[in-house]
Amino acid sequence: MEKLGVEPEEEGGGDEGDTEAWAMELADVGAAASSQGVRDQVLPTRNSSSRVIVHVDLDCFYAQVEMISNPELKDKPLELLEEFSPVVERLGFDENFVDLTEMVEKRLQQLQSDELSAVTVSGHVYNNQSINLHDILHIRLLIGSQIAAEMREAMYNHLGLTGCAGVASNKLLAKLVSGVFKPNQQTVLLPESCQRLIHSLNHIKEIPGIGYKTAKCLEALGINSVHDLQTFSSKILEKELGISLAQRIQKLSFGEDNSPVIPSGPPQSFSEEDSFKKCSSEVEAKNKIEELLASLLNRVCQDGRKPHTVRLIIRRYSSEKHYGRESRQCPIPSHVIQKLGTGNYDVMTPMVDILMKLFRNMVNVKMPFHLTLLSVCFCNLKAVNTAKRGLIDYYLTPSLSTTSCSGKHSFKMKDTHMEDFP
DNA sequence: TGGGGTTAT
DNA sequence: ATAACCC
Repeated sequence: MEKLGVEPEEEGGGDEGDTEAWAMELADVGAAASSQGVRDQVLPTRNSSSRVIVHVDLDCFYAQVEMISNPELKDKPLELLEEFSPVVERLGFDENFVDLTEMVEKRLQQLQSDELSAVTVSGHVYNNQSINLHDILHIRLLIGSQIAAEMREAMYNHLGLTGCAGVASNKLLAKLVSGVFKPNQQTVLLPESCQRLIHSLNHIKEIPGIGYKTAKCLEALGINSVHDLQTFSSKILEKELGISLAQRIQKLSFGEDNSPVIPSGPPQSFSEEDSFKKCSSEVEAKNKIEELLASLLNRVCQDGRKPHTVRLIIRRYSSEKHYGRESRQCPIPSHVIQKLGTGNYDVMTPMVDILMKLFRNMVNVKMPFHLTLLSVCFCNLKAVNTAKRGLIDYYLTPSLSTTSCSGKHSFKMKDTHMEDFP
């Protein structure tokens, strides 16, 4: 058990990139924690610890079962959460971050001053910490916890999905705290328990953002615990990992995370992959590629946007080296893009041709080879029929055309099909 | 483990 | 194009 030596301060979940702001924040939160007195209602600046972030984590079983058996539901949580705030960031299939800062701000302004003392928490408070209703940071987080509860309620009522939520001042902390009370419960982290939370991690690898490679690297330096990382020489760490990664993860070890919640929007790429024991001939590869391509084309059709780049990814057998994917990509010719999603034209043939060229570019088919994975990815997705194209395109493009916007040359359309509407 | 995704370099 | 990260 870590008895939490004498940390000079239990700072809040600070998270500002620049050190001045960080210093100010320490003073700020410190004052809040020490003075029981009335805290100035007006927060000095929008310093970063006043953010309110929620991490919503759908219960695994539900996410799995419900979504697989009813694929319609797959995108629903994101739709639904976005109704609370447009700032929703997806993390995998069943996790989302939402920045509640502005919503909380609005609700705060609606409250009369006498109602402030009646604000209550929804769900658990991490570490059973007592709430200080004179602390505006507490108040904000409590309001965040209420919104989180509403979100989970809506998620259940509308979609039948249950899940956990964590509310804190940044993404790292929100994510860590969301898992504290496991199925279908929520937890809010108050700033004073921040250190307790991060020190509750047993290994450095449990910090989101520190993956396999980085963890191995850190271990080699003798860094195993959160405390190890906190107290390790910054200089040496920067030499070893590069300044960017070093600074980022050392901040993480203190519970600091200034990364914004980035609205995910629609996916930036679609891919399909297949792994297998062995693929060692070109025809074999071609067949697999055609399979992958077929389902991808369907997906792209559904999406409505058009990919302007295609990529082929392979993994070679190479004696279980941990990772070793290679890829080749190329632009999709504009005449092929135009036919994408129409269903009327054979787009398979030209696409397969392109992919096989990429394939032969990577694999010398005259030599024996042994692949264990093939993947096809459509990326560089561009909306059709939007006004965000350049001036030239704008003037040359008939209303529903699918003129390439990446290409320097936009051809006048011979015939304009209603390709956006199958 | 596999089958998705993302960003940074 | 690759390599890291996330789930």
